[in-house]
Amino acid sequence: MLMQTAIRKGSSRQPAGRELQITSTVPELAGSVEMMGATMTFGRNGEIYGEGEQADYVYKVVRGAVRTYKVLADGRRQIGAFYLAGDVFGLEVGEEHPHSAEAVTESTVMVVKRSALIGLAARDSDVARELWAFTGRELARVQAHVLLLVKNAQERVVDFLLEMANRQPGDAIELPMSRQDIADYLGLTIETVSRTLTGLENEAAIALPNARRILLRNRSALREMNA
Amino acid sequence: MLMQTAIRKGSSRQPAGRELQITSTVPELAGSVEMMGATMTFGRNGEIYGEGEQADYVYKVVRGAVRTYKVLADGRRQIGAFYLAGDVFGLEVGEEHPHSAEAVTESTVMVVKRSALIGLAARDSDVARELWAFTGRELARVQAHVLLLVKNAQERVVDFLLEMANRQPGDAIELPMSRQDIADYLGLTIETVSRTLTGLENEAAIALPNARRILLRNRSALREMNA
DNA sequence: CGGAATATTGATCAAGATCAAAGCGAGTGG
DNA sequence: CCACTCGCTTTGATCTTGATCAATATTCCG
Repeated sequence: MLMQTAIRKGSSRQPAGRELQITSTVPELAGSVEMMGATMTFGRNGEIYGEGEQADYVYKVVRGAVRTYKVLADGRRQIGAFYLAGDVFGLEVGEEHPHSAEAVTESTVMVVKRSALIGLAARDSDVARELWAFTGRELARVQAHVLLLVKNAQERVVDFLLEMANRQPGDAIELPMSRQDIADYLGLTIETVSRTLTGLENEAAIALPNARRILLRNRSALREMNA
Repeated sequence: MLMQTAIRKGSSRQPAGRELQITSTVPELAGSVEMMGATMTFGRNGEIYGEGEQADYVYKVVRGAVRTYKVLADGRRQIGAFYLAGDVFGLEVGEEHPHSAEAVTESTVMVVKRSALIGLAARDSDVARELWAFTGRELARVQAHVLLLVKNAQERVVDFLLEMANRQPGDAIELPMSRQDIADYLGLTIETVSRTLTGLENEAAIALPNARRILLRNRSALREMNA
């Protein structure tokens, strides 16, 4: 049942345009953790970290978009999440990254040492609580992903659109990712994603000015068809 | 590792035979948390907690098996996990339970107040770390569930069998749950689960002495077909 | 025993995958 | 400035997997 991207072809595989520049900033992990971090920029499809690598750093998207994914034994790719500006990713409880992470578009991320956070948490229970809460939100997100994957194609696509819409203001969605990325996130093929979007456009639920831009024309209708 | 004979509640059947009796024990949450807990016994299909309820207690299965699940808008049920003897469940980061929990068979669980754990964690960073680690393991489990749900029927069933086999010694699996439970966990129908098991038996990969007992005849063949 | 719940098996259907062919759009070089 | 190309997306035709509908078998208990 080959569906998702069978082979990660190296096509436009940018040499992971990694560009590091030290910056001093004071962002927050997820609400209350102050940290200093370096900033790095990755080109489109640049690898941020690989599955199984030591999880020594925690990341925050400053600009752009990041996807985490796993490649299954048969070569298919399953995307676990998309992270947009402001989102933290790569913070693991264990010692290594269970997924790989790549920049979807050219992206800037802030980096902080995991050990620094863990050290803080050992002394400050508020920080410890913050780390736990972060993992709890990831857990809730993945649980929602499970529910998505047992729905039919239209429901999955609508779920995805509503999720993306909730993460940016307005009724227009500017998609940083390709149809293949969407398909690999939803467990569908690009053809099914494309046909479903066309169908929604025909039902006047959305408009597709171009492939990367989607306008929600009737959000409540969308909410209903997502069951 | 968890011996404490609960005075049993009589047979008890359906109506969520909830019966509480205080016991003094010293089990551990997941490695290092000492806690005192009361013991409760639930009849088959007895409700332990409902989705959306306050998550004031944390549970540990002493005997039996527990399932957590959500009911989708269209009435379908998605099982999130099965917890067997020794497993902790119901520990949430947030204030309420995102799933419902029921006893699969008559089960005894130990209960401890969540607030007690959180209170401990505020003073003892090892406990805090333990709570975080627990949620991290749940996260890993749900991530594995996502990967399972994008596989084909045979792969899902084999995944399930290997998972269950790894949780009990030997090559015989004693299933506490029905075909419907398995189907709702795997995102399949009971017919597909049944046919797939029959198929595996015909291929001599497993044996089915009866519906609730499965023998793994060829574990490496199973591992291969699960891709 | 008898009856209800659970499981298996069979026949058919449909959603979505696969295979195949255009269409589109942005960047490149003549 | 235009034509060409490359990668991405859409559309079409067909096939396959697992769902659905239906009947039979088995198990569990009262």
